[in-house]
Amino acid sequence: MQINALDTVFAMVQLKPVIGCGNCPIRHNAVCAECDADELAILERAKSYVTFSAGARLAEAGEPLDHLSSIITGCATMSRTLEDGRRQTVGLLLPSDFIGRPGRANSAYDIEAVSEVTLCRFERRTFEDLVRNTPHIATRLMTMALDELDASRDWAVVLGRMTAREKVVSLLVNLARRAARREGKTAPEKSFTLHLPLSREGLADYLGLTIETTSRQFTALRKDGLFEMLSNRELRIVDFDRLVIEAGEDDDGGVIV
Amino acid sequence: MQINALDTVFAMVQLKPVIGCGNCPIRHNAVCAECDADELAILERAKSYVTFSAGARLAEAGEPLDHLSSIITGCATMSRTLEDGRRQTVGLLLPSDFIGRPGRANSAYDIEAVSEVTLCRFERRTFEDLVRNTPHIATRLMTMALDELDASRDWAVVLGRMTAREKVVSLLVNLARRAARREGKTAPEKSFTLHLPLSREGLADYLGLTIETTSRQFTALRKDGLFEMLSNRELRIVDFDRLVIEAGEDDDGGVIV
DNA sequence: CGCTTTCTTGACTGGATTCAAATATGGTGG
DNA sequence: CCACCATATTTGAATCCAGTCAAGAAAGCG
Repeated sequence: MQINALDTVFAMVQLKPVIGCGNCPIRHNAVCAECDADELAILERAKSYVTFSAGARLAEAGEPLDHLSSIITGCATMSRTLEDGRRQTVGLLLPSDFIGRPGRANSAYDIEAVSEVTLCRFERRTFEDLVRNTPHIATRLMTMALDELDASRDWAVVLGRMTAREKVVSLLVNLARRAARREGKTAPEKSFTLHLPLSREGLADYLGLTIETTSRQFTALRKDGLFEMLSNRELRIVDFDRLVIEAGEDDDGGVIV
Repeated sequence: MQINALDTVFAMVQLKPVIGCGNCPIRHNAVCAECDADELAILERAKSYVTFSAGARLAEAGEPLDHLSSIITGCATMSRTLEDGRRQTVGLLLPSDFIGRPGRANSAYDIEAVSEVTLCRFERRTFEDLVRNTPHIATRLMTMALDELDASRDWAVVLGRMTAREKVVSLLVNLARRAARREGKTAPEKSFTLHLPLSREGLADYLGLTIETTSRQFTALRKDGLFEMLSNRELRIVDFDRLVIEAGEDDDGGVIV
């Protein structure tokens, strides 16, 4: 599977920009969030939409990446695979997340669509000009980069010091918080349904665990009453507070202070 | 030790700005790297110097951090400690590295001086104004944040997927590359002396390992002829290329593409 | 409905941790 | 300058958590 992914079809469907930035679902969270009407008009002219099917490679580590994009819908992973096949996912990309780095021509990681993904994208040069000439894009990009940096460091604590059980719970807590935020809530409810965007293998690659260990932890957590499994990808969290406690992080609730 | 660190004296020695920005050792690498003479003049008026002795806490996770700083000399760690004492270091701060985040009043991590540290610092408000009004600072800060983000994600691969041996070697390779860059070289020589800024405990906290495992790996690597130990903190690397191979990362040489 | 893929479970192994003790190091005062 | 002490580091032995290998169960898809 890991090997065969190389043969993945680079399925791609070009789309005309059918929605205006004003109606864009990620309007208030993406790199354009701080833009005013005039700035949006400029983006409107420069942007294009593209859709990749699940499994497609959006970028490959070390290879040129000549568009910078925001995810509008769908989910992708950012990962690196070592020569012997060990893979570590370093980011889960969801709507409003940004792909690529201004000022760098090559991708540092593999980026793969794990579901159908639609991007709002700009040619590298065009976007770099936008960053230079549009202060609201530059500041927003900076904020997003710093947020990602904090998230990445927080995840390092999970990878470096947590047990398999704590790792799984930490990921569930993170996914729940991101889902809640996408729905405009401050925090998840006490009880709710959580959709897992990744397979067990995808989760394992994110957690620095094997599939088997990840699966065993799911079973254990279910037996311990932390959630019910409606399906392999759908959990019913019983008591979110208990989950947070199990995560073991001396966490402030994920709220940015 | 971990507990007693709480009693650490917040030793601090105020210094007048004795060096001009033009002569500053981190002039071309720090957040001010892109500034022109006029901009430096503004920084010159706003900056102040402060020195902390080894062991001092420069910041505490969750607590206010009301200065933003650049490290001029010395070394500090950025870490988080879980309630039960497990600690993970998420960053090693060396000369020209930046401490703090514009737009956030509280530190996300503990920051501790591991040697005597001298900072060039600005009051939060002052610096935030500088970022807003000085494009060269904003762009440099962005570049630094993105570099740190890549470094943090690269480290996640090490924490999540590497063996104890590979972790130790990866850290040595990183330290060697940073040292070489500080000396203006592109890459380390084949053979050279490497100073370890951290104790075995400090290294272990960075690697997500115990002191014992870290120590055992040092012994094994020494026996395997990868380096000689001139002292506990001083290694003589025999063949850097071999070290890079042992690190196992499909690494491009750490050069930013 | 049958096939493939994904997920779960079991048994065993092994690398890193834990607990414990010995040794080395570095700083300090005599 | 050296002896001494506290601290840091190394080493040893036993344990345990997660990995590996293998097989069975469930889910998804044509």
